[in-house]
Amino acid sequence: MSPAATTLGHVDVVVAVERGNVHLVADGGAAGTTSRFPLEELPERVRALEARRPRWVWADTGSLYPALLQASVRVERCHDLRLCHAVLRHAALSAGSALASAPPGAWDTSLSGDVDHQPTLLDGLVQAHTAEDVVAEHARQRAAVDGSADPGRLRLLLAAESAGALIAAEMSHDGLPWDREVHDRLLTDLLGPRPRHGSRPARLEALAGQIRACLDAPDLNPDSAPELLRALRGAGLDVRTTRKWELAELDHPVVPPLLEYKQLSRLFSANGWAWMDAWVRPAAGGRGGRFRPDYVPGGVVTGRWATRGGGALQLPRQIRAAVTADPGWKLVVADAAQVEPRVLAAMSRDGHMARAGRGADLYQGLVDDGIVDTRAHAKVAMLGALYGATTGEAGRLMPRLVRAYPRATGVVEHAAQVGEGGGVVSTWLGRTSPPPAGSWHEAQRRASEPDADEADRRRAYRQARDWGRFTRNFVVQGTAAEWALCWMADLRGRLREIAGNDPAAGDPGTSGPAAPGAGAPHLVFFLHDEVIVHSPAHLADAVAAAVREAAAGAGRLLFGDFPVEFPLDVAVVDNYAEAT
DNA sequence: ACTATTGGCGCG
DNA sequence: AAAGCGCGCCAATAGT
Repeated sequence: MSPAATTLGHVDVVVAVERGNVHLVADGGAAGTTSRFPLEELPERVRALEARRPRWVWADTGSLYPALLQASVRVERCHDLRLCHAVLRHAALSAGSALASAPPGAWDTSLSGDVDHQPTLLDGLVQAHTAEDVVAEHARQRAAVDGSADPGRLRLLLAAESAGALIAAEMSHDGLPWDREVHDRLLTDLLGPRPRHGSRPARLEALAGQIRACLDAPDLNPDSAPELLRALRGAGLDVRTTRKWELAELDHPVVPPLLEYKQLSRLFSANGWAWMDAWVRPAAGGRGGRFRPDYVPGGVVTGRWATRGGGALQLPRQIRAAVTADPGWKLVVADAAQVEPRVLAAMSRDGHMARAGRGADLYQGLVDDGIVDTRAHAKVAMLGALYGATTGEAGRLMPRLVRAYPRATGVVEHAAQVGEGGGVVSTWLGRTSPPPAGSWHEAQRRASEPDADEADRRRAYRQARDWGRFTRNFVVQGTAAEWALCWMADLRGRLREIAGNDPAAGDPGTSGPAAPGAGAPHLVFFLHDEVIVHSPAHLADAVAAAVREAAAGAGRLLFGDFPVEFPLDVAVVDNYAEAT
């Protein structure tokens, strides 16, 4: 490896694209140097400088990094100004900053990504930011963090957010290994052969026929909720909706074919052949398919990722067998158990609840501690506490949870109260919830007027409670998202090390694995509390160990030596379906 | 003919 | 069971 003398240490290199030229400003421009060159040279320049391990500061990872990846250039670290601006703009910790009080500007517009075009260097031009803009925004962000109430937390949050942006772009680039033949076989087994364009598969057509016969409705389109509801009621069934759990209650011959129709019709329309054609492409090397969704880091208010196109966060279990490792490769599938209750225990410093989570199963821990009698009750009660359930089983079990874990339940209870009052709450690292809309305040104001009627008061009360449940969940879901980002970022670093130490993985050099397909393990999927790494078979065990170490590392990074554990289910498999 | 909303359901 | 959080996507329907 390179000796310290040849690294830039913690130097920032600012990248700005202006009218077809790239401006590089090292170290914020103060003592640093500026260089300017044509856009086409960017990949080679980055590759050369990356050997010195700088932190790349740029406007938007999603519009710049894909072009670097196309040129087989990867970077270790970055600072994504657009994502970080969004965090700092709303964070309570940086509320006093110039950044937070400035009027909305170009850094506040969320870029609408183009779903299906190959990234080019021209994408960098989409950002209407001059080099001066970029340098100035970087300075504003540094000032906001340095002057904040807790610079350490914000720095960690921004670093995690930025690392996530790199990972998202890399995962889209590398793709999730997808076997079209397996997918087609699954579909054909369940639905019959692929139908001609526009018609129903044989199995769905047969079920539709049965449904029509059972309901004596020869022209019924079972895809139409209003028609179906009318037909059901016409057959003497007292149903309010056509939802499957309501239908499942009925004792009528139409129920089995109807439920099967709904499930298969969903599979056909959401993840059928059309989906495969739209979203599964051949791998770069030519062998095997790749599913390339568009991940949107920070796309959810709580800090979770969203996706755009392909429905990557909703891959049904039915077709997960199509996620298949390449020959000679394995999938390392890791699932973190009960992350939300665990982060709640840690952020509230609730030692009792953390102790209940000492084993692999926190819910069983609640049973063993005598809080509730069954694991099912433990899960219902815990989710009820995180989501704000008031009725039913969860509501009945709540007092026991409150008695056993006053600190943990106190944190979510407090978050709910703040939300009901129209306030904002923050995650462990400082991401702050959005304030309620103007219409929310209007409803509250209306209800407090002397001439407000019962409907006004009920509406205001309901909206207040709704917002309280949102803020209650925000602190937990958002902190869990932070843990997951740190987990992935830590894992990414470990994977780069594993690749660097493996002769068979080629020479990744200091700029990391240029083409992971060539032999380096790489992240291919992320789903809130679950990751998949595609790894050469001989490295899979090392990867599995790295995934566990990364989980523990993320726990320490966020919560120091507070004794909270983040156990994982890890499986080394040939296809995703084998993992669960 | 177009876009926006709704009902429903997949995932965590 | 479907109450209680966060999403994206589809077909059908309502609105223009």
